[in-house]
Amino acid sequence: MPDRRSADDHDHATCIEDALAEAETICAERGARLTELRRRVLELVWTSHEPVGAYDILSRLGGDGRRAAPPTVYRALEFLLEQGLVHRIESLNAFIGCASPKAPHSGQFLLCTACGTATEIADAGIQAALVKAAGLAGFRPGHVTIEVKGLCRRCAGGAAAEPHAHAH
Amino acid sequence: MPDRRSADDHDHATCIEDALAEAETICAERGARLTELRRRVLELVWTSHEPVGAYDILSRLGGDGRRAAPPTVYRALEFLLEQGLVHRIESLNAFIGCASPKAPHSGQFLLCTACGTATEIADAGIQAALVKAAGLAGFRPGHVTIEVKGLCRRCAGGAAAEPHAHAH
DNA sequence: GGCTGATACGCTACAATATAGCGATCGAGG
DNA sequence: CCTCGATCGCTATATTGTAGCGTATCAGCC
Repeated sequence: MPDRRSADDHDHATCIEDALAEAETICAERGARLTELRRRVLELVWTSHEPVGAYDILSRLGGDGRRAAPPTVYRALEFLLEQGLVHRIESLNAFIGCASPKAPHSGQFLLCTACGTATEIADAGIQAALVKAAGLAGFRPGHVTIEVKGLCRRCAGGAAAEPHAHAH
Repeated sequence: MPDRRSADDHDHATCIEDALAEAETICAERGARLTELRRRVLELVWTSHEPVGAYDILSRLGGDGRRAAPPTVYRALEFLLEQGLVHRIESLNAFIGCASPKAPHSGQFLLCTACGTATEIADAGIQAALVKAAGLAGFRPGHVTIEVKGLCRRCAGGAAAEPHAHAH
């Protein structure tokens, strides 16, 4: 599978198209109704690789003919969350498209405080350490929130790797 | 050191007293001003081992003679966060006393969805896995948010350990 | 003691995020 | 066509968080 959602240099139009197409497939398989509204909200969430606030989505929805109010957006987001098509970033009160929606999961996010980009990772080591630690405490884990604020490779400059232009 | 903040059966009055005494010590060492208001807010945060909302604190502040408004509470909380005396639980928009405030750190929390109790852990394995994963992505980590929702030992029943009454 | 500058606080107003509830509409299946 | 449940539009309101400004308080200094 191409690394279409790496948040590095890429053709973002294709990135969005792929995400929407995958969402269509997944919903069709599950018998879930990806309505026009929900599809439009998902598209708006995928506008960039930065988490998007519900009210940002709301204001952009106003553009087309249909009217919109907060519940409209929140209900669509609730559906997308249930289907695992988007994640909620708790520390930002915002939403972002899921990088691999086929298998539902709790996301792990690297949030750059300089450029705002969110990168989803799925590190088995973190997951294993967390499950082990929870087990030691007799805790039965459900949804896990992991959000790391810091500087991404390009915003951190040459500290961790060669710098290169931000072309997103 | 006694495990005074284990969120298990314990004398919570002592628990609060210890937390306040430690806060006094820490602030004195740092030259930070733990004013009467800030001390009172910290005490209210420590009322239980469940995360407390800012407006809950606000309403309880009204009890004594002084009047209070949202900024009063948020400013006190901001101070306490800076000093590492409390943590913010992002997924609940709430606050909880820090279990080991001497060394500032990002907390790891086990949040029971049944009884509401938050347990702070400090697992080196999780931290290490996270730093390693961030490094692989060229990401320079700053503040880390780790919050696990699930069932604590007693609320999970006999699944992970012998059940016993909730006496907190 | 009295001055002074910085910090902390009280307060009003408002911004940002999220939900309750109700009626209208749509769509699949009989 | 009809019915029933899911979806949506809409108003109102709840919850969480900040801006900004004037006053009070405190530590350090003369």
